[in-house]
Amino acid sequence: MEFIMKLEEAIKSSKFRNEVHKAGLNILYTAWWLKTSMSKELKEYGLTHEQYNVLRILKGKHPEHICVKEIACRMIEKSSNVPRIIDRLEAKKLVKRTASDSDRRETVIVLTPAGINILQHSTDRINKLMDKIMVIDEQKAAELSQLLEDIRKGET
Amino acid sequence: MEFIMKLEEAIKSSKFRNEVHKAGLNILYTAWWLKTSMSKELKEYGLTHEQYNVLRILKGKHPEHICVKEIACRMIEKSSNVPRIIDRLEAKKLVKRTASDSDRRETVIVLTPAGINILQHSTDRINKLMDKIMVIDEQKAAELSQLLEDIRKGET
DNA sequence: TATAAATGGATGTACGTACATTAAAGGATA
DNA sequence: TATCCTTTAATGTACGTACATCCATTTATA
Repeated sequence: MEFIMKLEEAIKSSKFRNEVHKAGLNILYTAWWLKTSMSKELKEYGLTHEQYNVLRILKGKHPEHICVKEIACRMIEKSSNVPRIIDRLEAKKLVKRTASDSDRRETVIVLTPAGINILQHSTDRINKLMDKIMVIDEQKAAELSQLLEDIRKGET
Repeated sequence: MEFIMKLEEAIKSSKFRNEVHKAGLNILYTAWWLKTSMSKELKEYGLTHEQYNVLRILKGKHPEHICVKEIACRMIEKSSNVPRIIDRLEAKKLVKRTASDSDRRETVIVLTPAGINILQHSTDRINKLMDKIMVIDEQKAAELSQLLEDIRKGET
């Protein structure tokens, strides 16, 4: 599939209520584009974008064990069903589930060596991909982050 | 749920490879925030974000009939399974499916009066919501759109 | 015209989201 | 200690995504 640059071409529409409305659609479209590009790369490793996200979170604390709740609150998509994602990672033996000693309600997760290995390789690829497809200089990227943080300031 | 403003707080992480990487995560998080906010509003009308998107596309051509393919290429998320979304809209009698006369492979869709009605009311609400939560001036919104279109210029 | 190739849509499967419910364990209080 | 309330995961359901496959029809080509 080929990705079209201008929003108007991408969604075949050029009527927007105002620039804010257009920016909203642009955010949604760009997120889809980014997620799709990354997912295609991850497919070679048999990982989904969400599974990769969980592995990265585990890596951040490794070799500490970390509970499901803590993973959930670090996810980009807050309504992710983390136990389900872990089911699949566990089936592939990339993580290990254990009941917590300190609080037996908690399930505690840790990366396996296979998990560390696949994460290393896939992260290399994802980093290369991002460098290739997200062409913007550091200065502009920082401006972009600032504008996105501005736009989220409305009450919800 | 409460939405946290800064990305670092939202995903409890402050280590990014560079500003471009951070901007990428910011795009993904902002898109999730926006989609979630809109979905909550649409829930009152029994609509999902995607069903709403299809209704809007139909409205753009109303009272013309429009085929599934043409809806698909106007969707923000290009891999949307449009026939399935239409199944649900049809079950709620918000759209009508007919075999096309000119090309009998095509299925042609049109809004029902009920569909027009629900779309009118829900669009009012969505517009008010966007005005409330996306707080940024027109100038900055245009800059944001420009940066997003810049960032998508990488080959894919 | 007969046959092959391409197109449009429906359908199946694995996975994820959004949200409600359940079950087990912990904490608080009478 | 017995009872209630909260917390943490797991699980169920409806819906959507990503992708493959199937079927009917149209178009291209021999």
